[in-house]
Amino acid sequence: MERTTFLAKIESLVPLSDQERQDVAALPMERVTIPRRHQIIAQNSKPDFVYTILSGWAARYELRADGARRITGFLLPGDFCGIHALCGAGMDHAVIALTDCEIGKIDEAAMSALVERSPAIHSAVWRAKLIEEATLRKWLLYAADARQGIAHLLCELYVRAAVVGLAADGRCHLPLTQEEIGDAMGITAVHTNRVVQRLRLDGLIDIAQQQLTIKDAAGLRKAAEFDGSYLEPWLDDKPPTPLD
Amino acid sequence: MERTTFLAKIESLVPLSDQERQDVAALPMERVTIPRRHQIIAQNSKPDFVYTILSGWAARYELRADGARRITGFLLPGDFCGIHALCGAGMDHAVIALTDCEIGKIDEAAMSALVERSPAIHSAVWRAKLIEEATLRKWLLYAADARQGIAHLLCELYVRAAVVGLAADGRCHLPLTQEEIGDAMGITAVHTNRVVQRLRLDGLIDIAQQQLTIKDAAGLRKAAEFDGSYLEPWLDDKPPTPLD
DNA sequence: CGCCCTTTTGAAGAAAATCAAGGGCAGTGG
DNA sequence: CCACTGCCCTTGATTTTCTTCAAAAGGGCG
Repeated sequence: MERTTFLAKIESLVPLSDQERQDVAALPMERVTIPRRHQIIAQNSKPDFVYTILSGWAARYELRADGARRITGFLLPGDFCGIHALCGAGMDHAVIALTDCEIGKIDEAAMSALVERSPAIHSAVWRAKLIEEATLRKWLLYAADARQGIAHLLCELYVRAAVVGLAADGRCHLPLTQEEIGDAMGITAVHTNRVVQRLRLDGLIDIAQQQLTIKDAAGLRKAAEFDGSYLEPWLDDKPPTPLD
Repeated sequence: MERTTFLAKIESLVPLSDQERQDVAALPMERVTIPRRHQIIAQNSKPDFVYTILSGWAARYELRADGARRITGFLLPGDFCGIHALCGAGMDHAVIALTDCEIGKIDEAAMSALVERSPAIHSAVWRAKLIEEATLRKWLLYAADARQGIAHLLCELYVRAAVVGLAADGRCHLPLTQEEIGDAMGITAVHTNRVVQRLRLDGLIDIAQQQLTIKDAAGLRKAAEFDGSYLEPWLDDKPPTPLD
C-alpha cells in the first residue's frame, strides 16, 4: 500500500492546499514491517514517532489482570497513532498488528513542526482524535447488547474502510478473527460466533474468507442503529454513508 | 466555587508561567447557572464556547433508540468540555448537569488564541483530551464486570476529586444516584444497588448522604485493579495516588 | 403530613460466560 | 500425496451474571 494512504486519510479529514499536500509528502518517514500478532507500540512507552498504518490492520488493546484482552479500537490503513508523543504523554495502552503491517514512522519533531505550521493539518489531527473518542463512546453505548454492538462495529469498519478505498459494493476486506471481534465487544469468542451466525441467518451479512459482505444494508443499519455522522463531525448535515 | 478551579485544573496538567496564569485569568468568561438535570450542551450542536465547570458535577451522555441512557464520562469542577469548537466539529454527545452547576463559558476565539500563543496551555488541552480518552478505555476494560467497574469508577472519581481539592482523608463528595452510576457502567439501577451493597458488606466503601467513604483503600484498589497513572500519563514513574 | 425521588428486596427470565469437544481448512513436512 | 498440526469456527450443556417486573421502605422537603 502506498504512502499516499496517509495523505488520503488526512484529506478525508480536512481540505489541503497544494503546499500542505507537498509538506505531508515531504515528511521523513521510516518504513518498517511488523508481522501479525507483534506489538507496534508497547504500553507505558513514550513513542518518539507518530505511527501511521501503510497497509494492514492493527488494534489498540489493554490487558486485565486475569489475562483478558480488551481491544479498544481498530487501526486501518491511513490511521495514525502515537499522537501522545506530541504532548509528552506515555501510552496508556498498546498497539498490536492484527495482520502483517507496513508501518510508517514519522519523526515526532517533524510532525510537530508541520502541525504548528499548518492549521489545516492541526485540525486534521484534532478531528482524528475526536473521531476516535466518539468511536469509543459508541462502543460503550452499543456494546451493551452483543448483536447491536457487532452490527454497529461492522458498520463502522465498513464505512472507515470505504473512506480509504478498501470497501465498496457492500463488500469489505475484514481480516479479524471472531476472537478479535469478541475482544473488541467484551464478549467471548463462543458468544461472538453465535451472534455472528444469527446476523448471517437473519440475512444481514456474510463473513467468509476474511471478507465481509453486507447483504442487507438497511437491515444492518437498523439493527445497529448506525448513524455515521460521528465519523465526520464537522459536517453540518448528515452525509450519505457508503452504506446507503 | 471559584473560577480558580479552572486554573487549578490547568496547573494540574502543566506547569504555567506567571504570564500564562494571568492569561488564563484574563480569559473572558461568562457565568451561567444550570439547574440539575438540565442540558448544558446539546448533541449535534456546534458550541461557540468552551465550557468549564466552576461548581457541581455534570456528565456526558448519549441515548439509544430504546431510550436507554449511557453516561460516557463525568465532569467535575475544573473540567472543561466543548473543545470540539476549536476544530469546527459538532458534539457527538450531550452534556447534562447532575447537580446544580455553575458553568463558565469561554469564548472560543479567545481560547483558540490563547492555545496558539501558549504551548503549555496547548499541551494542557491535549493532555486533558488524552486523559479523557484513556478514561473511556478504562471504562471499556473494566465495566465488563460490574463489581470491578464500579470499584474502578469510585477510584477514578476519588482521585479526580482530590486533584481539585474536593476529596481527602478517604472521603469524597459523590452526588451521583445509583441510577447514574448504573448508566455509566451500562447496568441497571437495581443491579448497581446490589453491587454497591456488596462492596459495602465487603468493607471496602460506604456511600451515604452523597458522600463516598473509602474504608479499605488497598482492598478497593485491588478489587478495581486501579492504577491511576492513566490520569497523569506524562509522568515517567507511577505517582503516589491520593488513594495511597 | 404527604409526596417524590431514591434505595432496597424478591422472584423469574434472558443474556452471556464457561467448560468441553468436534470439524474444517491451510500450511508443513515426511 | 497424504498425514500431521495449528488455528479458527462451530455446537452442546451447564452455570453465572444481569435484567425485568413488581413492590416496599427510607429520606428530604414543600
